[in-house]
Amino acid sequence: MNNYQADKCTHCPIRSKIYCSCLDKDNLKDLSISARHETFEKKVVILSYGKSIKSIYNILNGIIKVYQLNEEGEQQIIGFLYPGDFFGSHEGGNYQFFAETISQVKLCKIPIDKFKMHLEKNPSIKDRFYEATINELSLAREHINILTKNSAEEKVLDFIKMISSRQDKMGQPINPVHLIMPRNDIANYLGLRLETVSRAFTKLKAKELISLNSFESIILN
Amino acid sequence: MNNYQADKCTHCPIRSKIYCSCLDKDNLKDLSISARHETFEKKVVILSYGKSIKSIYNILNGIIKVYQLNEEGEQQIIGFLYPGDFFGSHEGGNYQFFAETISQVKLCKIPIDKFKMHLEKNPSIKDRFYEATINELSLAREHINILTKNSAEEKVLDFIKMISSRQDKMGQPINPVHLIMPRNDIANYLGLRLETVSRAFTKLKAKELISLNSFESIILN
DNA sequence: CGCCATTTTGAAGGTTTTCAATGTCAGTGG
DNA sequence: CCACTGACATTGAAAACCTTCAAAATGGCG
Repeated sequence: MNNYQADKCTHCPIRSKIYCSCLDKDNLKDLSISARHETFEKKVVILSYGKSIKSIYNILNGIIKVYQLNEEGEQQIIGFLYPGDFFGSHEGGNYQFFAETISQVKLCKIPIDKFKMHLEKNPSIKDRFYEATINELSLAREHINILTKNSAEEKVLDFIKMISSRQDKMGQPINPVHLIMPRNDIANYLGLRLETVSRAFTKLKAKELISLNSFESIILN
Repeated sequence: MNNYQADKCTHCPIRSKIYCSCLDKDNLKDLSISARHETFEKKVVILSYGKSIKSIYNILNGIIKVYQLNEEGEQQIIGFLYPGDFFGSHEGGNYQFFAETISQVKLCKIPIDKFKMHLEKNPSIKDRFYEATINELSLAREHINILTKNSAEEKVLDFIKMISSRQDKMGQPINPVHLIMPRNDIANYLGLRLETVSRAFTKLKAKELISLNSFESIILN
């Protein structure tokens, strides 16, 4: 667990597909020296809209919510990040959203200077970030699809399926689905009230479409 | 109105900011020869999800809706395109959505080969497309913000404001707001029924937040 | 003028929200 | 060790809102 070992990136369990996996041996060693592992408690705001970008991040474990503020200053959650997810960059020098821990979170923090240096040496990294943005766009559209579903039950079920298929993409089992975030955050993401989400869970359980054990929900059918 | 005149791109009234404006005089002349102006009637599907990308398009006039199909095969509108908007490309060789005319539409159609040729000669075009994707992402998030508003009235008002501020960005007056698309399309975009949208318009008019003259709606206050 | 597509309006029914109360669980201190 | 506390989740009941189905009104176009 030594954060400063010179080859921690080589043995990294998550190894960002859009960045670190683009680097060769030497650059990876170089990154190992400047990348820092940091641990945050739950409910900590890691980065804020408008602040200048100083670092980019990979999630080692724990979960994070990403949100923006609407005109009324209310929080609108636009996504949840899980281990293996990358965040922090989007051109322009300033963060475009807020990121806040939901659970305790361990991050790999990469200084922006080092990142830019690698970008210059290896322009293909830029292409990977372009692809990552396109992927974010398709996630946003999936979100839009869920938001236009007409019943709360459908929205909640789709939400569980979305998290499940994400676990799948990350090479983890489809079941049980680890939701972790509080009902209120799910409600916010789905454009509903927390009571409605709670009732939807109860109905889905009654219909045996899901079964619940505390903070894991298993999709049946 | 000669579509084949060799300098039509030089005098183009919209001149795509993300593409054509990146080209120098010679390349613009070159583009003039291969770019074609085409007119489509209303309710014509111009491009479909999954089909291979053969051209990219700029809208000269008229409006277009962009949609995807959800799991049930229903149409979900994810945006409306106005004159000056660009569409058609997003890496991967295949279109990622459907585009259908709402009104009669005049397009500038650029063959993908010509586009790729310019891309090779002028790599900065790629950066502009990256920026355009980031812009699309922020539009999608604006859409999400509207969808999570809790009343139909708010959604409709926000929708009108969105179109208005887009007119502003395109250098046109904020009022009157040109909606053009049918209630049903607005309803689809907002996750509502067309009757609900119609009632919301009536209420907003009663509250004097807007005033209506057929297909133009003027925002007051 | 009359047709067709679209929009508006009405009324009933269903869903979500709101407000309030109760239930659950983990952590803390007596 | 157990009661207490605070955070979160569930449930209930009434009110508000949206949807559904149906009918009437509007507007463009032949």
